[in-house]
Amino acid sequence: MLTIGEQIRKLRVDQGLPLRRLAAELDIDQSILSKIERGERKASREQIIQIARIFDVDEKELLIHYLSDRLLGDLKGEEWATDALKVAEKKIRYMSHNKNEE
Amino acid sequence: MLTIGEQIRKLRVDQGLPLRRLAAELDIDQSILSKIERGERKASREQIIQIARIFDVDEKELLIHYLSDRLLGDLKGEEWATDALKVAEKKIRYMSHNKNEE
DNA sequence: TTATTTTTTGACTATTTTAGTCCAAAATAC
DNA sequence: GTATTTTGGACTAAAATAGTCAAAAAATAA
Repeated sequence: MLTIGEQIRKLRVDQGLPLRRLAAELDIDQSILSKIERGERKASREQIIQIARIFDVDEKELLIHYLSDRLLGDLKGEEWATDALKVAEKKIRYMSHNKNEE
Repeated sequence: MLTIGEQIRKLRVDQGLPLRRLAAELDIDQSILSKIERGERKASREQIIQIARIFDVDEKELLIHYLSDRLLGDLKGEEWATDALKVAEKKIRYMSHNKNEE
């Protein structure tokens, strides 16, 4: 089970692409990309989309991986993280059910 | 189904307590509390805990309500919000399973 | 081994977000 | 219609975020 950063690194290394080159494509400094891959910084939503394009992987899958990692980051250290996730799901279900009502 | 802000307002109004008084207890300006109750600002974790104490409601329940609302806020507008929540749950299960391994 | 390339680290800066104050206007209650 | 309560908005301070740059460290190739 890889983090989104590890996943990005894997995609990059599997292509034998140096940080410097991918960073250039993303128009950021290589040091930032290094930090993103090691989870020391967060990628932006847009960067994830660019990465999906560059490596021709499914954008939806990568975004879900990215978003779920961010959720976990927000819940880090929270005793009731699992409960909060379950309640969030319940709320989202409830909301989509009542989509068109006030 | 109330938002955390609406829930706070309900607790307060049910006691006939004015914004000004609760705000004073929380040591913030009344206008901020007004905004928190209407979802225009976010409460801090600490404020939620204080509110649970002040109204003698279950801290765990209120925190879960608070955290889940924040998760939903982070996912607002995301097409794959539900998927991201599910994947986050899966990851958290996986992580707690492998708690003691590297 | 030495030279080269790649990656990591850290000091620094700029921008954005967040949390707040303060006070006046609007709404509500009496 | 006056009191009180609530809301809105202009403003400020502090914290989080995202980045540059350059040099050290690590890995790779000759």
